Amino acid sequence: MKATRKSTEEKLLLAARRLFCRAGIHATGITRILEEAGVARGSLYTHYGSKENLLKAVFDTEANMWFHWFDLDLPGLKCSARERILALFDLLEKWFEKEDFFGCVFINAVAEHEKDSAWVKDVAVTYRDQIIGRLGALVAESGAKDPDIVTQKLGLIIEGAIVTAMVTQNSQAAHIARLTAEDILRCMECSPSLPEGSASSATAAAVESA
Amino acid sequence: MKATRKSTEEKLLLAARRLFCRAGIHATGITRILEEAGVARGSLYTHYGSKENLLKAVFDTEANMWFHWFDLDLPGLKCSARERILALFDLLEKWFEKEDFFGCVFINAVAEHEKDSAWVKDVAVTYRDQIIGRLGALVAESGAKDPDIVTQKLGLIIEGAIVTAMVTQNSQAAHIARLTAEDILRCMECSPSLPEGSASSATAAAVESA
DNA sequence: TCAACAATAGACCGATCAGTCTATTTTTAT
DNA sequence: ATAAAAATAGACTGATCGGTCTATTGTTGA
Repeated sequence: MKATRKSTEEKLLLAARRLFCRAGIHATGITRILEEAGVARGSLYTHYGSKENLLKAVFDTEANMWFHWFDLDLPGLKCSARERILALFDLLEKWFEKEDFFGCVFINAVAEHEKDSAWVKDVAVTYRDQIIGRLGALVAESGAKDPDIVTQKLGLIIEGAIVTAMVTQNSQAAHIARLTAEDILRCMECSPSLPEGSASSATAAAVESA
Repeated sequence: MKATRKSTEEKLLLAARRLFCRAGIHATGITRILEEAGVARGSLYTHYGSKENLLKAVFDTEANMWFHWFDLDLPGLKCSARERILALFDLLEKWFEKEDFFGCVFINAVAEHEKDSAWVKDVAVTYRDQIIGRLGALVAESGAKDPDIVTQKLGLIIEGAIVTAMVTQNSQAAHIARLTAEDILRCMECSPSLPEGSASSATAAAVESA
């Protein structure tokens, strides 16, 4: 644990990350970031140049959190791939429990920016692909029969847990997600579709006519 | 199918809903809504009084979409509760496939507004509770052993599907969510925790020390 | 000690925002 | 046909925003 004084850059980054998630990016003015960081107005522009670049830097730190989980924390557990997948949800729970957790900055940023041809969405999707890729490697290592589907299922419940935790402000979402992950893993080697067979397409057709 | 001319109120509501989701609420100026709706500036304020009230009206329409699904579309299928639960994901898929789907206005609004003591979050949570309540009734009707947990699992993957579809712009998320729902329902009557038993707490303890 | 640099406070700018207002035209109901 | 109501275009306001600039104060290394 280094006792080095927090640099001006770090102070800005932490305040921005916190405020962007807690109050929204557009709703957060430069002045508020500077107040919370305890930094002068000019320093923001010497270090980052613009609010947009500061947001990019916040994206990087959030991505690094995920990469740290997948590349350092989980491999350090030295247990089976299946157990490491489940341990990911314990990491999520610890994240949700932080007093300054207010959702995922990628998801929140995409939500409040243009969905067509905006750099925000492109960066978010790029990082998402890298995270899902690491998750996929874990799933493949676990010996799943259909690793791609399992990975997509797990990715979906991770995003669901993040949003549920953000909206309900309850870290229990991680536990529910873990239970769901256990269901997915338990069904991993079973038949890929429902035993009832034709029921799936029957309801789909009925909905189509609604 | 009524051929009644769209009222000024409706035109504003539709344009606002579309733009709030596609470009974000803060990023969408009044002027842009008026242009897209083809409505004069003053009319917005005679009908809604403020941008905030317009957002509230958009919330109502989105909630009514969900209520229509649960109270009219799904009961109209006249099939088992289990099949109606799965049919919900087909409705989701149809929603995601719409050319003007850009996420859920509740989730997006919460993402870009203050998370502490803001009316936006309160309204979103209230509507969410009503929707989850209807989902819970469906789960209870299906005879689940632990209906509350199953409901939370299903609610989580619904939110996950919405966010995944928003970020990836791919309606396939609904299909993945349906497959996951099938896993949940299949495990519904099995043992509530992993057969491996102590593995769960073992990884949790290991993560705790990370 | 002193020069080079980093950080500070805060005035300032142009742009944009939500919202108001007026004067005019269109629609509606009788 | 006509009066009342609704919708229109667009100028306008005060506030806020991101970003720039200047003058001053600490800080650091030789």
